[in-house]
Amino acid sequence: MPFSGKISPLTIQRLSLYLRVLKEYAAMGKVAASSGEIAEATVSTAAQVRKDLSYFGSFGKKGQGYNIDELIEAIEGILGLDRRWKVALVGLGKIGQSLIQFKEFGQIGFDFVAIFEKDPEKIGKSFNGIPIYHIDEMPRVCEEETILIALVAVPAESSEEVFQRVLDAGIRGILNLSGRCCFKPPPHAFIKNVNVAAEIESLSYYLTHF
Amino acid sequence: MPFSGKISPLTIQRLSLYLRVLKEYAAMGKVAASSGEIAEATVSTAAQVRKDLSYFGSFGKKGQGYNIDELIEAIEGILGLDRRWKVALVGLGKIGQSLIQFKEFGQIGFDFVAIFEKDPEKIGKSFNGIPIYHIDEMPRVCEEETILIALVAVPAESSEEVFQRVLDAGIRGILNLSGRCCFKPPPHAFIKNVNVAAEIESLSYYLTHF
DNA sequence: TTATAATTGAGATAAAATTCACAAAAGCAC
DNA sequence: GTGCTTTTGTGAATTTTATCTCAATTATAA
Ligand SMILES: NC(=O)c1ccc[n+]([C@@H]2O[C@H](COP(=O)([O-])OP(=O)(O)OC[C@H]3O[C@@H](n4cnc5c(N)ncnc54)[C@H](O)[C@@H]3O)[C@@H](O)[C@H]2O)c1
Ligand SMILES: NC(=O)c1ccc[n+]([C@@H]2O[C@H](COP(=O)([O-])OP(=O)(O)OC[C@H]3O[C@@H](n4cnc5c(N)ncnc54)[C@H](O)[C@@H]3O)[C@@H](O)[C@H]2O)c1
Repeated sequence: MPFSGKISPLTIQRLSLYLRVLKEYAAMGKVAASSGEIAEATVSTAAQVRKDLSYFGSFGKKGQGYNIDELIEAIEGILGLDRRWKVALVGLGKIGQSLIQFKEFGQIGFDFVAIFEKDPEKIGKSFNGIPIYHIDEMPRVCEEETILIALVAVPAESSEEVFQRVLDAGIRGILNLSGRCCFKPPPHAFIKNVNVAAEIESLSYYLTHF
Repeated sequence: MPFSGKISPLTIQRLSLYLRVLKEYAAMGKVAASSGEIAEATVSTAAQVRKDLSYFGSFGKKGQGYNIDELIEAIEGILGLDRRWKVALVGLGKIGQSLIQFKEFGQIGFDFVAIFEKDPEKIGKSFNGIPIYHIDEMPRVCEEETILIALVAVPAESSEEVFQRVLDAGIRGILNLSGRCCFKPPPHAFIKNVNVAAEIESLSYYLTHF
């Protein structure tokens, strides 16, 4: 990958959005798009789109904009989406079940290959064709399957312990849906928190004051 | 509310986190906490915590930190959580069902009072005691019930149309789980996007490059 | 071939967010 | 009461992020 230096996480998030609209454009048969169009579609600005892309290279043609297929390929390369990733789910509760059935993960290159639980009722069975293991088996299974990413959807009370076990199993990327957003990963690992409760509290703030 | 001027959305998000740890502290019987403790627990810094709070007033005592009960009350006031909010769900699919059953919304002051669907199989019944209406009834029901916040969990294809209908029904705060993050609300309305697909793509980036 | 229009890429500038640094409390011990 | 320790609140400095501007490039049409 021909780039160096620290890139803002905000840039990375926006690249995901750009990629989404570019794929829609491609599906519509569109061949080129300008930074202005991409910005319009992602509630951003043309300058922001160009700046974000410029950290990684020059992908456009002056006067013409960006070739959509080329830019999709470039962004997929940047984001590491030019491959498939094996993913584990930890905690097959209500939210875990809906995540497993969520089609888009597969479409963007992420495959669930293992579910980890502590409930003896669930262990040994499978859900949507994916085997359910005891959480104690995580180190073995993750190594055998080379799983590097886990979605954690256990109750907040268990999450601290589960994060530690997940890291001990060799997982380096955690998508945390447990509601507990206060875990600091070691330097070689990464965590992304998704917290609908906090989001709805923000809405409350804006409705109260504006 | 004794404050004015524009507050960063990042500050608002962090206030939610501070509130969470403060409530935990309160449940543990703790009486006071310093900015350093709160920072430690929320993966922030002491200066950041103090700065965030200082936009809204002085809630601490020099040398002593913050009284936990007082600070909880202050933050709840700031975020508009010193009341209950009625909330609608639009789209009772897999993710919608798990959101309805998600206990924490009730604990922090948000009550689901209506579900809107377009599937005739579901309409007229109820889920978890909450009535399911046809989406055409949204304007009437939202007015009668004074619902101002909606969680949108319909498929991405329908989301554009649904956003418009939700706004037309008088909703002013949208928590969008549809995966389509490109909707620009009118000035009097607010949207918060939650997108697990984009989050997992960020993880891919970090695992690829670090 | 030459003007015309569109749009990129990037340096300069501006704005926003975070961190620093320290005087001003506030409690505590003696 | 005096001195010591802790920790806030905040202006200033710094760092980060976003926006602005415009020369350079490309296609197109006259
Ligand atoms: N349901 C939602 O819509 C929703 C939304 C946002 C966040 N969340 C959060 O997601 C988490 C799970 O929510 P849910 O509604 O799916 O709860 P749930 O109780 O339905 O499911 C939790 C699952 O985790 C398993 N589990 C518990 N401890 C475990 C451990 N140590 N190791 C492995 N598995 C373990 C349980 O056996 C259970 O199957 C909660 O923290 C909740 O705050 C849920
Ligand atoms: N399942 C997940 O874990 C998950 C995670 C993240 C995001 N999402 C997103 O959430 C959305 C819903 O996902 P899901 O898995 O629940 O899908 P789903 O198909 O199970 O449910 C969608 C529901 O929305 C209803 N619906 C469709 N159009 C409607 C309309 N115009 N008005 C009212 N209701 C309508 C359908 O009848 C259905 O009940 C998708 O866009 C998906 O990308 C899902």
